[in-house]
Amino acid sequence: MIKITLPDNSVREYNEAISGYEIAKNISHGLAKEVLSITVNDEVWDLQRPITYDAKIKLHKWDDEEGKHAFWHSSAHLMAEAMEALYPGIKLGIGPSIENGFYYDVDLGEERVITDADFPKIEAKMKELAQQKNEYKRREVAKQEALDFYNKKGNEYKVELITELEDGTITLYEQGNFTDLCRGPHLPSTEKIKAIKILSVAGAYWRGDEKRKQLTRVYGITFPKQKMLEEYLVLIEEAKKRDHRKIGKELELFTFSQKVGQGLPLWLPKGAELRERLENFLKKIQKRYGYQQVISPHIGLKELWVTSGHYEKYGKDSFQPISTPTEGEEFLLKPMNCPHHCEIYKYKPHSYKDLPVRYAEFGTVYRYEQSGELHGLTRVRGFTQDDAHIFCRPDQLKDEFKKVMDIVFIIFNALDFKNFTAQVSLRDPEDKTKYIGSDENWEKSESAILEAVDEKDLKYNIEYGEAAFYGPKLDFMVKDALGRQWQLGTIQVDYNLPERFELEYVGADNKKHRPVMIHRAPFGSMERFVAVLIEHTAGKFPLWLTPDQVVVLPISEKHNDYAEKVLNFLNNCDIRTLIDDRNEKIGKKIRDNELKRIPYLLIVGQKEVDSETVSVRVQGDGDKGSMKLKEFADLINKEVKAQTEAYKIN
RNA sequence: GCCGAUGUAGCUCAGUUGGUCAGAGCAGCUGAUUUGUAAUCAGCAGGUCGGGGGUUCGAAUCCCUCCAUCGGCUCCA
Repeated sequence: MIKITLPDNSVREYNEAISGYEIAKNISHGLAKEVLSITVNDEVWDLQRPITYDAKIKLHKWDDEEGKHAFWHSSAHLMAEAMEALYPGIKLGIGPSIENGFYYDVDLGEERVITDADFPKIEAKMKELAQQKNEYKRREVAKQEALDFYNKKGNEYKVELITELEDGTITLYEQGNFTDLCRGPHLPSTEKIKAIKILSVAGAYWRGDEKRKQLTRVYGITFPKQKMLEEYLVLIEEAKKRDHRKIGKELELFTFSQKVGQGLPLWLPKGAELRERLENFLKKIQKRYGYQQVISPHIGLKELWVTSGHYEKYGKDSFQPISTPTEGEEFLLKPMNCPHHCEIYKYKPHSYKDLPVRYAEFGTVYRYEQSGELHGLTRVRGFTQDDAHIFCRPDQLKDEFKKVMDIVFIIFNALDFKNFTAQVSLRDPEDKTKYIGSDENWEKSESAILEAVDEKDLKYNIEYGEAAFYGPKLDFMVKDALGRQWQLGTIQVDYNLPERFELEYVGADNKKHRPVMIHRAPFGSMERFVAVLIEHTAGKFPLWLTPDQVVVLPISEKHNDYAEKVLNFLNNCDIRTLIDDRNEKIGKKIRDNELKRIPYLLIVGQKEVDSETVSVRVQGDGDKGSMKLKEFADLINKEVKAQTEAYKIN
């Protein structure tokens, strides 16, 4: 008798071994049609694998990660089969499922390349193979058998993988004429794979090691329905339209210059205005939370970074020191603001009563990122952190953490990031030697973070081994309007710098104690945040933030004087207003300004002149009729107030 | 940094068996028009075809090299 416990704790009993697929069929035919994989006692299995003992199970459909994983992993095998058929003699590396789809790394051998032009061929072959409805068959094999199989094939990659596996745990999967070393799980058959798209091709090092051979990585995605593929492709198109590099150019927010250097953004007037508004917004919040603004220079003596330990760790891969005409003097461009802030902390002795001390600075830093790594505003070589360092007593850590989280929440709410989660990065429990600071301190701070996120009711996941060497951290991820995930703000505990800079405060016991330091940047960096904001809003920023709020469009030159009056009136009401008095037809002016994503367009002609009104048009939403000028100004101010008041932005 | 692709006017892009191939649209300027809710018409101007070197009678086009951008990999204090 085998007892199968379902997620709702109901129990089904079977007389003999039974597969996940049979269980699903038992429950309902509809379910059996949709189910893709099964979790058996915390292990994900193939549906057709017999369960021979009592188990807790969960059946996975497309909507579950586990279901998609099996689907895409099976698709990777299908693609490998197709590629083996099309390119005889290729050697397969690894081929996992990823967040959106799957890839396979292959060694094509000398003088063979795959380009975009080959994609249709691969897709067609995959479709042909999928339609054969081949079963994915799992087979447990002895290590020697697996080694023999791949040695005979001359595939050194698989041989290397197998060598590292333990005998008795090795499985092969077969479908059609294709065999692959694989842990599974897989779909019952290729039949379910209906819609196929090869997405891209790129190079990737074998096992991610840049000293080893570079393989060809082919990316693809598949779906159980053609319609789902089409929707996915639409989403990709939409993402392309929202690319911050494209919108940044269209809206004249920022640019790059080859002459200035790669990865060094130039903020244009509109972008600078937007950024400044964001900075002022955060400054105001920080003031409420007891932060003090400080300012520090862009360079510092090399010695500063030797003290902090960063020179040893990153010196070789950073911008190299700046030498002065006097021999022996070396300065570094600052890659971070912390050491400067530590020195600010040290300008006078601190009492335990003074803590926490919170120094904030929009500090511009320079990091030598590898050239291939640069990307728009999200990865640059010069950027401005919305940085602050909190120096506090160990017993204040949790409270300070919660306060920083409040600031992060205010920002996310004000900018309409409704969907966010956090990642708590803790020590690797297996190896505690690579971290600096006492066990006791680590335990205290890790539990402080965990208590803080619990008390703030934040959705989070824990990553062990992801902590920095100097302390645990909390990172915030937001989902944008297209469901893409971005990492923004960060809060990090640091035991290293207070030690290295010998920071102190005098306790109630009149003895010297070491403060704890918190690094935090709710935006992350101004560059990255603006990039994410652009992609989130598609360039349609909230009214309070957008560089230009209103544009006045006179019907003809005869109405320019009145338009000028409207312009001045609104600007006097602190409404950021432009005028478009070009000699163009009104339709043209509307089109151009709609494309500039200015939220309100005011059309003024003879009617409006006579009645002292404006005709209001909302960006993307058409004509709203006319109203008195004063009435319009009140409307705008009310809307801005509604957006800002909840967070006391202004 | 590595693999692959790309680089033509401010923007988007045509233009390769090497020979009126230096083009178009938008933006800009000038003029006409004086306009009522997403593109008025005409004219003008604008590029050492990413930089440098080479092959050739002749190079945007072929080769080498450097730079930058894009897609990945690796990396991200």
